[in-house]
Amino acid sequence: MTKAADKAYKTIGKLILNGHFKPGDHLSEEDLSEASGVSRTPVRDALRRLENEYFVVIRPNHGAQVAVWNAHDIEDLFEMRARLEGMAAARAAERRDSGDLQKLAKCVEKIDVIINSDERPDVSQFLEYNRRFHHAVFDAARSPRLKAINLNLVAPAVVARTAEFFTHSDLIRSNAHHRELFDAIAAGEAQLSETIMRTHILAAAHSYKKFAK
Amino acid sequence: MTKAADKAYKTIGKLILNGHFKPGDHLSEEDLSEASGVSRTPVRDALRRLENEYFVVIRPNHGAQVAVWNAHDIEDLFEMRARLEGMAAARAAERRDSGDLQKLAKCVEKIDVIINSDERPDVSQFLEYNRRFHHAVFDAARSPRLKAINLNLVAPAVVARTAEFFTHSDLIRSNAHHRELFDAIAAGEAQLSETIMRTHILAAAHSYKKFAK
DNA sequence: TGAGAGCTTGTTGTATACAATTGGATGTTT
DNA sequence: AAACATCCAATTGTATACAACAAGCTCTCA
Repeated sequence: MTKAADKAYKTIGKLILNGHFKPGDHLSEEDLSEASGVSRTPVRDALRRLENEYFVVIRPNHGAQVAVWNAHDIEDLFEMRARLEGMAAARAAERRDSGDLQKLAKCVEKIDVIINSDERPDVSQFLEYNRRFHHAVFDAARSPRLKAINLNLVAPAVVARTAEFFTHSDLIRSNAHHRELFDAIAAGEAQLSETIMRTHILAAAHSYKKFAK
Repeated sequence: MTKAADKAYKTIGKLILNGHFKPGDHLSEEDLSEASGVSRTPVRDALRRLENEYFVVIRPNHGAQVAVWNAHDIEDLFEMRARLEGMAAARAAERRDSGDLQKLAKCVEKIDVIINSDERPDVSQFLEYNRRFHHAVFDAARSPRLKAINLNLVAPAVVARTAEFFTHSDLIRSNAHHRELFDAIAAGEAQLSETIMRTHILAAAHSYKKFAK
């Protein structure tokens, strides 16, 4: 995706994450065009992309609106992630090379530093390296399809915010999972890797459900 | 999706399924525009949609080309389907109502008739009711996200053609799975439903791999 | 007064013109 | 002859103008 379309994509994404647009809100192409400083054409492109990431819903001749998530949807989303990322972890254990392992190890260490350096860890920094860790698992799995489909599951607003609900002990546990996962993938243990990843995702779901009322 | 964009989508899809465009072929927007009788704008729309269904790959400033699938990709695709449709079957067992069961039963019976009526069953008819059966399972699962993502996994050319490789005994076995699945879903047996669906998908993968060299 | 047809307005969908980018062709230089 | 820079043609990306459509309002008629 190129300059203008990407600009529109980022602008709209921020406006949704910000809370400027709330679930169910109608997204006028012209408003978004003005807000992002590009014409309607790339805005439409961006909306199609956001639709695939389940940020927005598009109805023909009715335009786009911010996706509404109910408890059912959220539970299914985490379960889908658990299954697909579990599969990715298993594949990663079978296909990873030393470069993959290096990247994974680096993320784990970095997150450790972020968590321990301060009483109130920087959540956005945690999120960034958490994201890199999970991407690295997908890269190690060597499956473009799997990666593409899963990024679409991770992008949505509901997941992007998950870690905001994490307590300090949640963060520690999360990275403990990462470390376990690294060991299992390094050892080539596909089944174990899958199970740990599944635990990791469902634990996140649990934290989310507990605090997001 | 509306008139023109839909027209472009169908035209391009046919040209790919036909074999007129082969994997790796470049898809010129202007050519497609001429072929489908609409302007480039809805063609671009259609290409974005086809990208999400893994029919084509789009590189910024380089346009679209028909997706190339290697053995790895295909294996991963079937495994992803096995996992997600397995999940759908489990959910369906928990959430289905009598209307869902009616639809499922009707598909099973219809396929039986199609298979047994002739020595050489009409594959396209089989495909149609097979499609309806799987859709009915997703409907019964009551998860729009799950349904949307899986339709994208089923649409690609590689899967759309799977049943063409089925022998007569494959068809019989396939519908035997459908019947087992119906019984399990009707009985509310989530685990069993999931396992049967998994078997069903992986058996199809096996037939595909055996004949698609 | 209420139901419904038809207009009116605002929004999305499509076509077309123009800008930007790419990759190859060409020509120059060492 | 090989390497490199520059230009050119073709293709995609973006902007804008116009067409089609949907929802709400008004006005008419029963």
